[in-house]
Amino acid sequence: MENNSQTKLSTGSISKAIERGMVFSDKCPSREIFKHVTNKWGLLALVALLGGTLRYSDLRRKLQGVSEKMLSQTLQTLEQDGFIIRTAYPVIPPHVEYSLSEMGKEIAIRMETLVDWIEINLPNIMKYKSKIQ
Amino acid sequence: MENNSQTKLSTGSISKAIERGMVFSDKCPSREIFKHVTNKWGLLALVALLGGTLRYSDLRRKLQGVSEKMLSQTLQTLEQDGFIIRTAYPVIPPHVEYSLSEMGKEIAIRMETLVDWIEINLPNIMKYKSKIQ
DNA sequence: TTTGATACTAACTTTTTTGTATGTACTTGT
DNA sequence: ACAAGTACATACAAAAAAGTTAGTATCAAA
Repeated sequence: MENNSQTKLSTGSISKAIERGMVFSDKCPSREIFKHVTNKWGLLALVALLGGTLRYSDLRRKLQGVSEKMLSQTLQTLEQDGFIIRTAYPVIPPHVEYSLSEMGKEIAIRMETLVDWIEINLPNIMKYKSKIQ
Repeated sequence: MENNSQTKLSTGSISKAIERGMVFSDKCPSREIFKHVTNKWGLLALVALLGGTLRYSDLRRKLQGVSEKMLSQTLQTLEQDGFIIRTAYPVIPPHVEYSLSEMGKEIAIRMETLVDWIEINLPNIMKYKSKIQ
């Protein structure tokens, strides 16, 4: 009764050794990581940090509409995943900087690719949607 | 009181004409599209269909754990976005096929890139997470 | 002395997403 | 007669995500 049948898709873009399909199974931890980087604030934080180090308050201003709670939460999960590096300077008032790790950069540029594609194609998508109502 | 200040990130990967930042503003419709393709079942449907046309019942089997409601819903939103093409044959019992449109293929391969990266790097990510607890 | 800036946390509520259970329509097989 | 397979829809419930509000600590400036 296990659900780990892995149909081979053979799209050729992943090494044969992995044979994707883990992602098709429910409890695969990659889904969690995927969620962390694709959710609204996670995505924006990663893309924002592609432009370089920012401190907490910078991110608050940049990610318009983010609450302090959501920003903290987002940064913490991405830090725990190893995508974001947090550097706290022990001064008063507090000074905390956030930047992308190497892994963070790698995933962020892939996210950016997706976002760019959507932004560029948005007019076509919207046009299509309006046509079919 | 409008929130459309667009800080230029100059990551160089999007055409200057667009100057990203729309995605940073809350009501940007690209966020909706993004959600449709990055949510659990949307992602899996797109990647599954990269392997070729599938009918409803095939997708049900492939996307293990998906309910009929969630599958219908997912396929409908992706169809409305213009990523998936639905072809119904007027026979009994019903026969409906789903495939990717050209736009669907373009976005699906980008999604696949992301998923592949995560799957390949998952061991490192997990190792990192276990180290920092 | 009150306010403001910094970077948060904690409790709680609202909203959104996801899932479950059931129903529909039509035909073939038993 | 009745279950099975097909591709859905609809009402409802559960779970998860997101947002709100208030509070913490410390110092400096007004």
